[in-house]
Amino acid sequence: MATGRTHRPATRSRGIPEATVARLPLYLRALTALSERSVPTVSSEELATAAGVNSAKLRKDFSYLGSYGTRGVGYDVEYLVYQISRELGLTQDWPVVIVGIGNLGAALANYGGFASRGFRVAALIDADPAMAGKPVAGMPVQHSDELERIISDNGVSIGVIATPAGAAQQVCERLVAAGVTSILNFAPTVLSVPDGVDVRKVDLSIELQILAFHEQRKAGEEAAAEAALAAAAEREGIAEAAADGTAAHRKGPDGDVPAVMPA
Amino acid sequence: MATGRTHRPATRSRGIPEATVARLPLYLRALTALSERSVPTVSSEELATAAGVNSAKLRKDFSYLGSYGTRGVGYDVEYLVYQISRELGLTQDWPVVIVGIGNLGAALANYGGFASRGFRVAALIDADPAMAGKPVAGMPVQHSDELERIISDNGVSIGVIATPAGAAQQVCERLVAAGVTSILNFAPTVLSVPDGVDVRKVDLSIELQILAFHEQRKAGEEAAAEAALAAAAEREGIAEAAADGTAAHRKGPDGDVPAVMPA
DNA sequence: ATGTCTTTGTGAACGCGTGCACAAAGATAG
DNA sequence: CTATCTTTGTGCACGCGTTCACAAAGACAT
Repeated sequence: MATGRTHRPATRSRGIPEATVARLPLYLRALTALSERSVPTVSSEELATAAGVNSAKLRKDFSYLGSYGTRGVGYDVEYLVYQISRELGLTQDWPVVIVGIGNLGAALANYGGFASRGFRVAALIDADPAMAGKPVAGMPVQHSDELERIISDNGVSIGVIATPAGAAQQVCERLVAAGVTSILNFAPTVLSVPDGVDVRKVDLSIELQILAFHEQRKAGEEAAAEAALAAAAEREGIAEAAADGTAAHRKGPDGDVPAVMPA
Repeated sequence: MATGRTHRPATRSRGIPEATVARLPLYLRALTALSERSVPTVSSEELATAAGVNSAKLRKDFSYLGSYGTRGVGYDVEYLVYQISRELGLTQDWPVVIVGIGNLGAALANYGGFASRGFRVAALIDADPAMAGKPVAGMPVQHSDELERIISDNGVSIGVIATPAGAAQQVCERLVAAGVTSILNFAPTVLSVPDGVDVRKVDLSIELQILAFHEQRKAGEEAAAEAALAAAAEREGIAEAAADGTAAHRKGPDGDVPAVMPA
């Protein structure tokens, strides 16, 4: 999921595996919810279910951060919130710019999840002069001519690209040249960036396509199951049929059409 | 990245690894671009760079689909587009509902990438009665009372949840009960679903937090490098200083502030 | 037909991530 | 203080995914 050829070889950043880093925000969210309910401690089991992972995995993840639990009791919620926040770098303020204020960019600007965790939208930038000055999420949109100045004035190191695909690479280059070293890309393009710049990609249509694949497979399996049933029904009297799963494949009255999908 | 406890144990769907499936849409996009430029064939090398992956990986991925290339020449673009589309199930029409027409839902409804590939937005659904009838992306928003009817009338099997976190689980349950078996979740919650239902999650703030982690680490490394340099400069004359990296930690005029991060 | 050159397809090795299962650690009760 | 019970932290094994490196396959020239 990460990016198009970014992320150093096999990033084990400082002993913390990439897969673990990707789960820390999940734990943090679950912990924050517990904290708001004033729950003092949680067991790995409870927290794991709340975060939607397996408890062994959670414990191993935490073991990379240090030993913050108490055996026989569990983890101190507040303390863990602090440790994870610090590890993720959320105890400091991250100014962020959003480039491309179309439907998606506006949605992002309004998204509460950003501001809630150390992220501050420093500016909204769009190439359309007609957008300039328009307020979006209580903040005036600025023209992309200002991009370099905004980034340097605010010390922005994280940029969000929500432009059309055609503009993304160019915007990316300007961001990087101006000093941005982390990019969250919503445009459906592979960005190429110099070493040292991180890119993460969020692609809506890709996610849907993956779902479609599984959906299709489910439909196919159903059909296969039905076919297997039919074949089984038809087979009575033929005792020496192969007992293993291959029976489902070489099924049917004639031919060897695989039940799953036409080749 | 996938979901909150969905996806069967280690889904090797029909010999096609999950990781490969996740890349197919990438290849498809690159191939479509080539197709539009009427390029007849591509080598694995060219296509790999276009898709932002390594060519060996690409070839192995394609090998799971069958042998669609010609040695010494490469892959036929059109043929490959067709094969991948078919494998992903994009040759058929997938009606989709979007639930929760806030900023994000509207952005999704307007997102061209959906319609372009077999996906058809069958309905926009929102719980707010004031939204009902309002046109978004040229389509009237319908009230959530209609949810079950819409799904069954249109044979919808894929649902997109773009509601606030609090409503997501309930919406999810209604979708599943009505027959939806694949869900794309944009709400920042762990959805729990029965077996046989696929959930994929897209979480904007999580991606940002992962970036923040790497950003912080970069800053830390820079600081460490500077500290090491400073230490080296300061060390001239003191020949017996420890030669290993620990020098960077016990640095500075006084105190022992670790250069990387306060423990 | 033969040889050369290009590019695919894949066997094999390696490394990361996951999950099991258990020993160590601490709480708690008697 | 001892015993018991809970829950963490982790060694270990296994499987998936990635990458290398090369043989097989075909195109193309002669």
